[in-house]
Amino acid sequence: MDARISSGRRAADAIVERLELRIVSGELPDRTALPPERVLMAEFGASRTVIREAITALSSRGLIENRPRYRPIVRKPGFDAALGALGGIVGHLLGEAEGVKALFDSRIFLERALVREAAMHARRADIQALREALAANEAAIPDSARFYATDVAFHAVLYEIPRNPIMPAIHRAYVAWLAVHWHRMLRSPERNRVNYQSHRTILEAILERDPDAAEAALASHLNAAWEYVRVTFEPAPERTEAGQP
Amino acid sequence: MDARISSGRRAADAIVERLELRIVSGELPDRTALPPERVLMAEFGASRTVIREAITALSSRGLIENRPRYRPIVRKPGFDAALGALGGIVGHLLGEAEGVKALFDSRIFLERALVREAAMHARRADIQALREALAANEAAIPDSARFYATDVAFHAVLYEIPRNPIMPAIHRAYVAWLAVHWHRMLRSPERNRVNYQSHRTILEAILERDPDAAEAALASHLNAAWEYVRVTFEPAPERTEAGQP
DNA sequence: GTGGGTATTTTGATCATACCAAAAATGGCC
DNA sequence: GGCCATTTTTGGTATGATCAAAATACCCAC
Repeated sequence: MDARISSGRRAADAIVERLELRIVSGELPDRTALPPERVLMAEFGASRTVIREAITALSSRGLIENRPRYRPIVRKPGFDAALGALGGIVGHLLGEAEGVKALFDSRIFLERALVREAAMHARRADIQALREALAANEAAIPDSARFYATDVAFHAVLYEIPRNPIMPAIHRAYVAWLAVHWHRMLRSPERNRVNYQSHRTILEAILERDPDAAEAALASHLNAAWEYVRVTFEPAPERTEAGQP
Repeated sequence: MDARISSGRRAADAIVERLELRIVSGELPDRTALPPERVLMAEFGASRTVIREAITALSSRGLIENRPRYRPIVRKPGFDAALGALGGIVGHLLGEAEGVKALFDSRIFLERALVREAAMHARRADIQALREALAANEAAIPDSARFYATDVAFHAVLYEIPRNPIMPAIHRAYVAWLAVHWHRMLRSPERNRVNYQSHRTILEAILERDPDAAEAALASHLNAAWEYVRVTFEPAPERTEAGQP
């Protein structure tokens, strides 16, 4: 009478699969509540143990939003949800210097390509958005918190230009990863002004349709930024070489 | 005697947190097996229900690898694990044409940047690896399955060149996403030959240290490839406009 | 004693049942 | 019709049992 799976596959996996199907097929539309566990139990002929395991699995895969005491809600995820889930995992890497460095480098690498793209293919609306973002950026120089927001917004425009929904999602993910440590980052109006000037240089290169100059300006900008990010991930003062001489 | 959490937090969450700490702190070193459920049960004063829930949660977050009947193994995740988890989610987007297009476009975008990088900064060893990959690619032209493997390998070299561990992980993720549909993709020795020629053109541009030519060649190559990928994601013939005139 | 095969123990997977508390549904009151 | 008390539903957790596969201990032959 046992319906146990004796192969290398959990019983919950089969249920996950079937529920997945119902979600992507639209049988369980977005934002609707999942049937109660006891119903699913009868429906799939499994114990609540298995049903619950399947639900948590779906939840961790982003197909279901499962607040503690509430009915699980079907969520057809977008790229944001996907990258959000990724963020939780990558977060663990952020404790290790190498991981952060790799992450930040990947950002530099991507944004270098983005500014090239911008220099070559930015449309009138993109240019306009960049101009506005830069203006907001300048206006916020005295206020570091606001500057940070406008800084993020400026870069966000770059991610919009390729018109690929994945790009903004990636940007949001980067921002989310780094935001955790923002409060530990050094910041000051002087520093803000430097960053503003970098943004300005980048935009000028884009306006001149000079991808190489734009790429170089951005690389310089982000490599400088890295110095300020890096320190926040170096908790213990390993070497006091230039400490108090 | 009940240790039930009555707030908006599951009991499992606390355990997840504590186990997380043990993992990142190194108390539970990488690759070691987790203690048996019954031990953890006693240790945390929770029922197996909760322990198991915590374990599956850790597992879905990539901190633990748990094959069906084996002891869960601690895994300080790398970027591969992260992107692997992401893959499961993104997979759902692959059913929708827009999602696939966006994904493929992002790949083109990234690889364009990669070949530029290669043209500018490829080292002797990278060049050698590319040459070898190309040779293997040519040799495999008659055998489509083998050709596919060498095709992937050729592109993989490009992802190695920036020396950023995230890049190869991204590549593997792309490959995994697309591999699911490989059996539906059209393939033939003629097609293989065309692809081989594309690879050859790309490598030549890299050898000449000409990033623009390399980028153009790669874009052309992948845009052509997209045509072959696209059809596999268009199940129903929605419009027969150019069907049988 | 060592390799290989077998018996035993451990342990993960699943089921069944029960209870509690919070959420949701119900119904009656103003 | 809207608001509040009551009942029902439902998710969270606990306990105990069973089974099969994995891990381990054991044994035997060479």
